[in-house]
Amino acid sequence: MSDNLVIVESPAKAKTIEKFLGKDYLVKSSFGHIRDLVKKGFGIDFEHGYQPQYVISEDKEKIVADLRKCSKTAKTIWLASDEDREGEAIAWHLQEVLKLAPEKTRRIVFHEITRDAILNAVQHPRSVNLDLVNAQQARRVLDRLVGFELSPILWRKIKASLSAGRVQSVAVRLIVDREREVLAFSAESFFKVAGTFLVDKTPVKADVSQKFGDEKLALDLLQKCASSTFTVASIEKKPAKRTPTAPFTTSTLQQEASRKLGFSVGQTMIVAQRLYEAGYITYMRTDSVNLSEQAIAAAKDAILKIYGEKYLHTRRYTTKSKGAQEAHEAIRPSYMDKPAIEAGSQEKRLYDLIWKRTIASQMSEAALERTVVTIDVSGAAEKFVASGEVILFDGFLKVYMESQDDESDSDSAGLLPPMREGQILQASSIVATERFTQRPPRYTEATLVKKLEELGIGRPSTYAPTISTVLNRGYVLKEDREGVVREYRQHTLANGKITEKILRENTGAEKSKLFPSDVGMVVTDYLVEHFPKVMDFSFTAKVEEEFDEIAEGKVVWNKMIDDFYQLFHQKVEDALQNSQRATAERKLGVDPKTGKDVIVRIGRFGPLAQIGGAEDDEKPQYANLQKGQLIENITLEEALKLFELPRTLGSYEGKTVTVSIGRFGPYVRHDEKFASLKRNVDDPMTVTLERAVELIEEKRKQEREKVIKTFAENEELQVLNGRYGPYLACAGVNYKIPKSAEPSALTYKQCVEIMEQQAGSTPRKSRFAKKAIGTKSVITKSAAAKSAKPKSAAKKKKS
DNA sequence: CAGTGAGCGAGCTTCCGCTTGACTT
Repeated sequence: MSDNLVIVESPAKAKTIEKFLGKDYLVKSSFGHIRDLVKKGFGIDFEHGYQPQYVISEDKEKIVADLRKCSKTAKTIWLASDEDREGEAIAWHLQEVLKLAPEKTRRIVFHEITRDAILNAVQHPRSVNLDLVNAQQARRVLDRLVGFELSPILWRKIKASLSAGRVQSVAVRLIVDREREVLAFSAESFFKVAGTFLVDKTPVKADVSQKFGDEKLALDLLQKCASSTFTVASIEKKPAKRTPTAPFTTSTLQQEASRKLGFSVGQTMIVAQRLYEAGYITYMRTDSVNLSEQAIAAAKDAILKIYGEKYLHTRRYTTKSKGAQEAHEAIRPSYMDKPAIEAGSQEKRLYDLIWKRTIASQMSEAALERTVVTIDVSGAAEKFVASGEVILFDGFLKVYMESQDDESDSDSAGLLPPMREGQILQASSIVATERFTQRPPRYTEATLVKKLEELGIGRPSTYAPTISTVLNRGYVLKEDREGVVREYRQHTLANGKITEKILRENTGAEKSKLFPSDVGMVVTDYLVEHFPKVMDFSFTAKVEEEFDEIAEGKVVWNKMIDDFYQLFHQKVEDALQNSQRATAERKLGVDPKTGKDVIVRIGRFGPLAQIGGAEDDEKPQYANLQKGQLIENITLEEALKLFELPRTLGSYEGKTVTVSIGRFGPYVRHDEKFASLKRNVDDPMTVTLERAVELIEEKRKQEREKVIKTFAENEELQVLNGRYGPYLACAGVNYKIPKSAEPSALTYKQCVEIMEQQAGSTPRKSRFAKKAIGTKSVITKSAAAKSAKPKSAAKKKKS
């Protein structure tokens, strides 16, 4: 038995450290926190200074039992959890739960998993820092108080099972606020003038920098150009440099993986976790951009070997993000001399990104030369400007270039042909094009994470789960939207003549963007009205300052909590007693057919439009709002249209055929059966009986082909053809057919064997697949995992 | 799978941060 027991948070870390310490040390993992507040109720003793009531988490009982056993026989127990607030608390909980005697217990910390760092840590033990632990307890208690006081108000005032919290409610608010900015935005048009000039037959593009709010003024300039000469007035060359960005943190990794690989935030973390467990990368939940000495040295070796000395420039980066606790290194490859790994394709791609970013961070800056050529127009005051950029030395750009969120048209031109001052240029064409101001961009998962990090809200371990929470609650929807076609004008001066064209472009298309739901908006409005302090974007930053003071021993933790809670609880009582139920009801106008009011509101099952009130003698008519519609901005016309469905198309085989829109989109109904309309092909408003019959027959054919095989021995057992190919179904349970077997040739005996083999696997307990509440669509795990190609769809297409 | 929309009012829901696990139709 080992004399020493070392406890760390992560099992992968335990494995590595064990190698460094040798066999006198047994290294175990706590798998994160081992205790939490009791699940039911507040878990806080209000009578006794907000004393937290802890219980060992169900999934940690086995782990704790094992640690208890090991700690009994060990002479010294080393608590090596992370060096941050949460890590300190984990150490303290271990000490309490395992009843560790102070003389046997040592608290150690290290920021990098290297032999030196660990041996050094063992040389410098300390005891658990109770001030830091108290800061964590304050954080935990505050979050419980906010969450468990606010959520029940929402159940009573808006809808059951809703939730609110310090982090999630502000995340939703960001999306709601942004959507309102988008809705309030109206694009303004202006004109940009650009010319193509010939320099020894080489075309060079040059722009007039000002915008013309008035079309006439742009045309004016074109007319003047028609009779002008163009002279190179000045050529300015300026050296420029570009420096590499810092190594990855969780947040920047999520952003780049989203931009470059099209990964969702959750997907990035799953893939990174696999890389970490395989030993390819360092820990993936970190807010630090710091690299260890050893890592920098290894990067140096790799750069020298692959790119040569010219490309080497080692640096230290400092973390700027608010509230960073820097318990770990930046995310980097474990071995810098490994530019590629053998793994799945997602793992390979993410690793490639991490390797390049890390290596680039220790490479030379790139040297550029920017050339700006100004071209005078003899008959006008405006000037054309051509700019070019050449890379004199590529430096880190050889390896890696960070992407931008807004895919603004990159007008970074390359090399300009040689010109001299005073040179007269021929214009081959001068074009005035109508452009439009751009609305604020909607958030993607990754840009939301970026914003949250900027505000100091949430932690590396919670960014992905927070997004899952707001999606699963139905506050936020991740959707694609089709754009609309917009016309724009263009005047072209060529060969002395000005011609006009009207062009069309697609604008406003969105791909995997975050939209608020109606419920998300109502909840946000309600919380902002009654709890402005908690909903303030700086609330977390402010309480973090107080937590810091607790950690420094300047403030007593339960005093801070009491100061907050006294006021907060008063507002809670006030809201419960004095606020109205929030339904977001809005009157749109009057239905011309019945003369009754048309309203929209949130009903028991989500947002709806309603004609007539409950006080009428006739029952009101109801219709669900459709995907993409919001109570906030739906018009009377749009609402009235909703009542045109269901539509009766006629009859087929003596039974009525109707068309409507249901939970899963538009469908045709006939003889108690349903057939979906084809997306992007059929429109429920215009679909004909003939087409409907086609869809019904198609569905029937599918049904006929659904059953591949049945068995006399057991009528419940069937081989079926499903969405994912053939499978086995029996008594409501589905089984996978092994790839080796031919589905149509399966015998009864073989089927029974398959079922027996798979009987052991329990049905999956889904943490992510919770049903969405109050939304018009259901978010599934697979939808979130589907990789979207970045950029392509959102880009505007000119035609 | 494709509905519902009122009112009895039981018994339930809910937070944030640490960590992985066992699921695949």
